[in-house]
Amino acid sequence: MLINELAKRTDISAHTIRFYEKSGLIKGKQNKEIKTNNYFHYDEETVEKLLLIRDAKSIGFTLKEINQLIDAWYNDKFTIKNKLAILDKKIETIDEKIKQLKAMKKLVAEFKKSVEEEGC
Amino acid sequence: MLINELAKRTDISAHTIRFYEKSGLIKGKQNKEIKTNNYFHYDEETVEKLLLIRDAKSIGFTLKEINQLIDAWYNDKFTIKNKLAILDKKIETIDEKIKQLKAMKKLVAEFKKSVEEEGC
DNA sequence: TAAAACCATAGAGTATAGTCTATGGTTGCA
DNA sequence: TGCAACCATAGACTATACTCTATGGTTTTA
Repeated sequence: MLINELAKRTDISAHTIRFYEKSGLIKGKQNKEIKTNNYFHYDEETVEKLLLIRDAKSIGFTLKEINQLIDAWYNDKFTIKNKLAILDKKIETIDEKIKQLKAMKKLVAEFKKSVEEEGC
Repeated sequence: MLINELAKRTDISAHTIRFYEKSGLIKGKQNKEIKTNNYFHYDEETVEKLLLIRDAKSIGFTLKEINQLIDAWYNDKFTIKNKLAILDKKIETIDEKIKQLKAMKKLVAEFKKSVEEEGC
């Protein structure tokens, strides 16, 4: 599929998709047999990747971190051992984030309680 | 206390503290009786605020969002009802983030499982 | 076949969150 | 009193992650 379809499928703008392409997060294929244009073609895997990027971003991962995750998942330049190490580290990071969020929730809840008491 | 002591207490650089001051997140007091200098003086509340900023940032809140939180907590321009509404919204946001993190953790764990199986 | 819709690249612009440098004044201690 | 250590402001610079504009070529469709 071409970039516009990919944009519609993922709800990510063509601009942003090109930015991700340039940043090395995704890779479209340019058909060398077609000499009239240099359009990029994208597959289903790219759709998956973009959805992963969107989700990972929403929980605070940077594009750099997401790139590592994508590499661990899709790239064959890593050994299985390396991949597992990267994934384990990500899981650890996520656990840490959850822990911090829970602490912050508790703090905000305490704030709230004292505001409520202030009102009596 | 002056800015350097505040920086040491919070482990946040004087540069960044000035940036937060300029952004309206914290407010030092300049003693108008002293005419030889215009040094800012900070109190314990500012220490608290800076620690809150650090924690909230680490879980992905923007300075804008943190500013709202600080307002709800320290500022008297809001009614109690307003404060509670802001705090409730923050708690909701935190819950949403926790939910997304758990989903991402599950996804990464599944990734990991399939990488492990790949190795057999 | 001409206009609308699409594609690419290059590069400028924006927002967020700092980080650093330059400059010049102030305080405190030997 | 001189000098190190501190303080303030202004503004330049950086990184991240887009977002938009300009330009020019291609494909589709009425």
